[in-house]
Amino acid sequence: MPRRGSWPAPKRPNAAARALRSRSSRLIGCLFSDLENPLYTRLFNALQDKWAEEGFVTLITASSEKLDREVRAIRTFAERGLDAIVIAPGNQDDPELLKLLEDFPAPIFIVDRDMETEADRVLFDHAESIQEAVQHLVHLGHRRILPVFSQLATRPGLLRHAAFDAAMAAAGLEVPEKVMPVTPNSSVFAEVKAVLASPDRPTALLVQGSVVLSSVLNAIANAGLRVPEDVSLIAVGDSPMAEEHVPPITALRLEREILIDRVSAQVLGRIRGDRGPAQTSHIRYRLVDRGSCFDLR
Amino acid sequence: MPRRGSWPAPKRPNAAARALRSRSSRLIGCLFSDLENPLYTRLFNALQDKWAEEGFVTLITASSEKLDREVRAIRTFAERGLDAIVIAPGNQDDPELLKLLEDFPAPIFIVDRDMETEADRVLFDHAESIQEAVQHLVHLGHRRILPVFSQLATRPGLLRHAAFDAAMAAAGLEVPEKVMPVTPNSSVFAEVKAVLASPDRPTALLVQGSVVLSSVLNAIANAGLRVPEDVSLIAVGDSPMAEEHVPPITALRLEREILIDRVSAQVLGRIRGDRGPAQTSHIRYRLVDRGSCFDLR
DNA sequence: CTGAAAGCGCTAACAT
DNA sequence: ATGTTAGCGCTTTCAG
Repeated sequence: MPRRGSWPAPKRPNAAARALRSRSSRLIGCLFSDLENPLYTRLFNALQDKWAEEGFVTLITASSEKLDREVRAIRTFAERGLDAIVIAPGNQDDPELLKLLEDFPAPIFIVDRDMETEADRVLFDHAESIQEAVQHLVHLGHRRILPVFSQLATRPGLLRHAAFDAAMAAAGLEVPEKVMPVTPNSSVFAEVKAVLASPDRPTALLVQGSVVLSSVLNAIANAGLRVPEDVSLIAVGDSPMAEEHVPPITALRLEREILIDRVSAQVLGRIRGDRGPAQTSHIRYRLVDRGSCFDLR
Repeated sequence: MPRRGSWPAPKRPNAAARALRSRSSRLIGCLFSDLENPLYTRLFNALQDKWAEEGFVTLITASSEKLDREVRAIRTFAERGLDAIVIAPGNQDDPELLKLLEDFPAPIFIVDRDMETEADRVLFDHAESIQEAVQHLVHLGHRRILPVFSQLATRPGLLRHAAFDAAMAAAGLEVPEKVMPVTPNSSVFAEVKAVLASPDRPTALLVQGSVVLSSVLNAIANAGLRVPEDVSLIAVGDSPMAEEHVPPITALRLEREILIDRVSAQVLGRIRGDRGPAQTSHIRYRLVDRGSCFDLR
């Protein structure tokens, strides 16, 4: 009997039986290094919404960069028969992890990591965007620019440091000898405050991460300096923090909507049976000028 | 053939078949109003870890307080045959949601919401902790204290406002006529800055939420005032922001470890077959004095 | 095209 | 104790 009328379908098919017979759990997993990163949180929320419309439940595990958590998560995903996974792990080179992915029995989608495995992926244009940010500052007359980037050995940090050095060299400028030690336990506040106290202090900072940004803003205020008159600032990765600060902070903002659409569509396609070769695509950052960079000319 | 040796057990039982036969999905769901709240994020991470050891996979859905998302999430949880759910929804009185919970086919654990339904729950002692915070300030000589609390109609906001009014009355002090409009879209920065410009400005603020705290700190600095000399501050709910700020911010910190242990143990107990009546327990906040309250005496 | 039957891979109940 | 069998509720397949 086909159901008529539009009463809320009382039919609740049993998910386990369905999964067993159809060999599809209708589960999609995400493994992200960090749930505090607003980009990942937003990506997860958006994917969960989109995939819910298609009848999928989306899981998430945050590894806090810990290898063992990442390994366990992938194992669990495999054992549970997930239909696909989206990963941005904190360890992009670990052989055990790579082996697990090699053997993974469902499509894998990699978000902004350089990993030696056959899988679809999106890569963010860190090199181009950092270059643009440096050029922006150089054009405004800045010569002492300090990068405050993650030191993690994954794609974003590696590429940003390399791109920064290249852009500075191209502009004939010196890369500051001291690199900010941005790790989970370091006191960015103290480091930045110390740097700002020196006579040849940087006139501009490139700051990655909203938590770090908040420490940096705090350090600047604490040193009695002002944004942008005394210190110019570009946030690497946009956030509510950068947007809502007074004054608002110029930021490199990832084209998040494009990322979301691409990940959700491509993963669904793979689940539905796309068998083509692994796809790699790129997502850009846009420099959103909010006036936090001072014109020194 | 019993497996010998200690090769990593290649036996990967099929989760769907197991779930079908045993009538247990080994899935536990969380429904929280908000993933930006560090308390929920930590709770989720901790629960996921603990329950993973017992073979359960923990799902999370963040509703952003939206009723329709909460309804959909509960429906999904029911359809997927989750073994238990932990909820802290943004809507604690909605009849549709309550009906869904009434009919929910697995144990429910409620985190700090007043909901008319038979379920285990933990409640946080907002009343006592706000009273303690107000008394702390009053003892230091403060008379004009401004609360910056959430306006949401759920337990934490409701109780805090009531407790604040009661504590001020008990101290013979006036409750400020203007209440800070703390909603997702309000500009806490502008509101707080305006209040701080008035001649009879508050000498102390009680601030709930790490995002709001960051706006408030920004507003204070922007107004040319200092913590704690010009404005005293107590963070309602601890966070890395409060802890790591310079100066560090005195905070009401929830006894998180107790919360985590209690939720994880109680839920596991229910899944394992505990049939006793619904349990209600309470979790305290501790006032962590970090020196952000000035002694006016 | 519509309807009946087989069977996915486990675990729980039952028989030895 | 240990081994065997039935069947969880779907979807897919095969027959009519």
